Formats: sequence, C-alpha cells, structure tokens
Amino acid sequence: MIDTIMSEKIDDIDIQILKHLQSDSSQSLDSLAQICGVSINTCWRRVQRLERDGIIERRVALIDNDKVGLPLTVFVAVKTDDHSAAWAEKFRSAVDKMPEIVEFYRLAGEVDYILKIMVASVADYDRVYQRLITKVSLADVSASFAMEKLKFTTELPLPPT
Amino acid sequence: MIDTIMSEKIDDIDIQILKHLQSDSSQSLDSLAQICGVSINTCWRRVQRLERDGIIERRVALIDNDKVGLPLTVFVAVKTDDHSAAWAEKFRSAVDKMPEIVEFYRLAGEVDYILKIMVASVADYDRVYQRLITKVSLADVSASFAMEKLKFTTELPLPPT
DNA sequence: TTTGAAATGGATTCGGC
DNA sequence: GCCGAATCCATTTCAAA
Repeated sequence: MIDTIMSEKIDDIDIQILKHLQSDSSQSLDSLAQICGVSINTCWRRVQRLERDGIIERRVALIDNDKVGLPLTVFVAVKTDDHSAAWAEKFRSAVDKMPEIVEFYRLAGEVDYILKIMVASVADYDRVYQRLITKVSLADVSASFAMEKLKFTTELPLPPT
Repeated sequence: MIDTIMSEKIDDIDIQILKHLQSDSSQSLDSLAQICGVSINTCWRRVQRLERDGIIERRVALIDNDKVGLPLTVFVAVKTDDHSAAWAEKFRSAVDKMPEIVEFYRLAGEVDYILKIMVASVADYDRVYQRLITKVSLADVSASFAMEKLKFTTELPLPPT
C-alpha cells in the first residue's frame, strides 16, 4: 500500500493495475480485470480513478528510435555560473522548445544540469548544441555519446503486492 | 520521409500517426484517422504495419513517479577497470534484474556507463547501490541526485511533415 | 455506498471490392 | 485504398448487497 500526497490511497489491486498498464496498455479491460482478480466494472472504475487523480499521467506509444532514424543518444552535463532565477527560467524555456532534448534535470553537486538528447547523428547533435548556446549562456558543457543502449524502460519499480 | 534499415519506408502519413500516438495513444482510430486525413481503414492498417515492423515498440501507461512514492531520480556515472566481455555481460545482467534502474547506457569517453535510478529516498538509493556492488565490481561510481525534473518525455523528435 | 451482471452503443477488425 | 459486416470492448445502467 502506497500512501500518496492526496487523501487517496493506492492499494494492492491498484498497484497490480498500474504494473500491468505500465508494461502494456493495449490489453483489454477484460483481461486486465481477470489478471487482477476483480470484475471488469471494478477494474474500469479503478483505472478511471487512477487517470483522474493523475497517477496514470498518460498513455503513449513508444517508438523505436533506431527505426525512425534517431540512433544517437547524448548525455550533456551542464555547469552554470549564473544562478539567478531569471537565467534558470530562460534555460528551462529554451530546453522546453527543443524536442530533441527529451530529458532535463537539475542536479545536486558538481554538475548543475543533465540533458538527454536524441538525434540522428553527431552533426545533428552539434546543430542542437549550437542552437542551445545561442539561446542561453552556459559556463561548461560536456557531452557524452551513448555507444549502446543497454536498458530503457518507463516502468517504475512498484512494490511487489 | 524516413529511410529505415528495413526495406520499408515511413512516409509523411506514418510520421503523423507516430507523432500522435507517441503523444497520446488513447485516442480512437477515428479521430487519429481524421487528424491524419485518411480513412479509418487506412489508418488502422498503417498502425498495424508500424506495430508489426516494430516501429511502434509498445503501448504503455506513464505513471507519476511522485504519486507512487518514487520521488528520487539518481544519475550514476560508472567507470570500470575491467574491459572484458564477461564483465560487461555480468554488469548488464545484474542491471537488467534491478527494476529501480530504469535506464542504462554505455558511453564513449571518460565515463564508461551511465545509469538512471528511480527510488523512494536516499536510503533506498543506497540499498540499490549496495546490491549492485555486491553483484559486480565497479572501479568508480559517482551519484548525482536530481533536485528537479524539468522535462521528461518519451516523444521522439520526428521531422515536421 | 459499493459491486457486479447485463445491455448498449461505439470502436475495431478484417474479408472482399 | 475503401466499404461494410461481424466482432469486440468500453461505458452505462440497474438491481442487489
């Protein structure tokens, strides 16, 4: 049982539903209900609630990046010397508008930010990089190119039920 | 138009379908077909083909990590002094079995590997770390804790059609 | 107030043009 | 690529606990 910020609780059945939907959201309510040992109706109501409460954020199709010509993943570590809120907001806004940047976190420690960028080629990465540094000034940028994707999942480590 | 490894081509209509499904896979075929300007039937057959060819890898529900008690994201940079294939396979296999490790890449350059780990707390991260280093020996491990998730998307930057 | 069985109506699937 | 029938499935309703 997970205790959320909201007054709502997530019980074991919810966790089972979430586990299955985060692994495969294309299965029918019917099979989901059977796996979770509840009626279709109960299952439907719980899924509705999980969606309404934003526990299920969205349902998406995951696309093979290699097959659509985006084989290169780059991790970019950024340090800044400008720690003002205005600069941070400018950076955030610039990144937001760049679809090649798929992940973006502010970190504690040595490195201030990390970006994950998906592109077609090193040349393509350079174009993204150039575009970014014209929008916002970065003190130090260090790119690491991924040679091999060994694991990628959107499935969160939910507790065993 | 994207030229894939396979003999199959992805045309502008496919790209439109992919764009919409990677943003929201819950919409009906009907609305998808209308947006893409094709008949339901054509749309359905294209989606089938995209799934059969593995361009659409899977359909999943994305879950709010904060709301299920997993607010902490940690990026871990790993260096190794053992560059044998056997060691690499042992590492890969260990990571594969740990659901808290949601992403894992081999990198070019200074750092050999990067891991993205999602956990409930710093103490929880430490348990994952301890478990990992008992399974495989790592020369140097450096963890960076995410203070703020500024952007996360599974949507790939597909070309404008 | 919650639950599940059954009905409805809409969406999906797939053969044939 | 399009039509349309058959099927499947999400959602609503309703009755019972």
